[in-house]
Formats: sequence, C-alpha cells, structure tokens
Amino acid sequence: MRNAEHPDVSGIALTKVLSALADPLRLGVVCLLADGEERQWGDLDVPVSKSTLSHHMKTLRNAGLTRTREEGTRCYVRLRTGDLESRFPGLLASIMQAAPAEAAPVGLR
Amino acid sequence: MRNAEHPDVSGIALTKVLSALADPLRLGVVCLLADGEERQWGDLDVPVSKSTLSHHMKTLRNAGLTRTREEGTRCYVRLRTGDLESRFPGLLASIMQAAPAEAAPVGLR
DNA sequence: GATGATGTTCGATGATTGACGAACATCGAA
DNA sequence: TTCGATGTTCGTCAATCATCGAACATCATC
Repeated sequence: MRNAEHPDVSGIALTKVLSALADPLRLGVVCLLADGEERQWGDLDVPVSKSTLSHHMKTLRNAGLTRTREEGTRCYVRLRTGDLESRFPGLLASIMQAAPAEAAPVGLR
Repeated sequence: MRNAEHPDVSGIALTKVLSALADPLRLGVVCLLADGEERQWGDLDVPVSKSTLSHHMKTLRNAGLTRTREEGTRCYVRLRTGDLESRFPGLLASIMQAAPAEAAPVGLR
C-alpha cells in the first residue's frame, strides 16, 4: 500500500471503471461498499485468497472506484461515491441497481 | 453470422455489457450507433482488420448490445437502445455521456 | 459460370488477467 | 523482544483476449 495511487476525479477513466466492474468479485465488493460505510480488508468475507483480494483492491483503487486508508497494519476502504457521481453522473447508481444479481457473494465476517 | 446469437432482454448480463464496453474500439462503435441509425459493417471506418472487427461485432452482439441483420452478403447492425434501457435503466445514457473522450476513433466511410 | 465484395472462421501469437502459495514487510500486543 | 495479524509482492500457471493474415463461404453482378 506504500504505492497507493488514487487518480483524481478528472483522472478517472471510463474504460477502467467499466473493466473494474466487469469482474463479479470486484462488483461484489463495490456492492458491499455501496452503503457508504468504510470497511476493513479483513472484514470482507470473500471467496479468494488474501493475495488475490489485494490485487482486486488495487484494481479498484487504480480505477478510481475506491479510496484506501492505512491505519497501522490495517487497511480501510470506502467507495468514492461522490467523486464518481460528479465524474460520471448516474453511472454507479444504474450499475448498482442490477449488480446484486451478478456479483460474487461478498459478505461481512 | 449463421450462428448469430441475440440474448433476449432478460438474458442480457451486466458483467458482459460492462466488459464489452470496456474496450475502446467497441465503445467507439457503440458511440457511433448511439444515434439509433442502422449501419453496415463496411460503412464503419475502424482502425483494425475486418477479421478483428468481426470478432468485436460478435462480442457486442453476444453481450446483447447490438442486433445484427443480414441482407445478402451485407450485415447491418443497430444498437438495442430500448432493450438496454428497459434492462438497465439509465446505464447506457450515463456511459454515452463520457464515452467519446475515451472511445477509439470510429467513423463512417 | 467467373469475378469481386462482404463477412466468418481458423490457427498463431503476444499481452493481459485471475488465481494461488510462499516469502516478505510492518505494526501491535504479549 | 518475540510473536501473530495484516497486507504486499513475487513467481508461476492457466485462461482469456485482441490482433492479424489466410482460407473459406456466400451472394451479387458481369
């Protein structure tokens, strides 16, 4: 996480957002974060190994979908709802509406 | 095109739509079709070979984004605007708003 | 029928992607 | 200071993807 890159609002690319959300697991994570709450990596109950989760979180972060914060050894993540809304109005909302049916089962531990 | 598969409205999958639109060339094609007009393959001025274009058109078709019609040896394509709107309300509109900036240059010949 | 235009399909190839375990770095707690 | 928890990074592997040219099928036209 040393090299956490968060693109600024104008740097959020549509194709990266779309391909980030095209993966069921990442879609599931975003669904879970859609309530606006900040979550810790370890609180996410995902059906993949932690190294795989780390890659997916990096993808979401680099795409500009999430913002990551470190606190000790823990990492917290939250959805960049406002940034996304201002960059692509209505996009996230319309995706979230249909997402649960196809997202991977991501719960809270 | 013998085996043209067009998913019905309820069979249009969000993840397939998103990954189909995550490619700049396909995004460009969809942008061009966004005016609702029906176009012929050959009228599309794309920076790839015809075999590559054929693959991309197949991807769009299978994802449920476009509908293809044969007429002699020619193939015509149009965007399934209405179907998409009823399946994922607002999705296409919000994507089209930001798409031109990132889409590959697809014009008319 | 022969020819040309239009798409599709078939390998082949190189790039990207998702996945894992192992090794590592960092920090907090015992 | 040692140990455990938390994430990252690395190397590997299999699968998918974008791309191309060549070969093919189909149809319209000459």
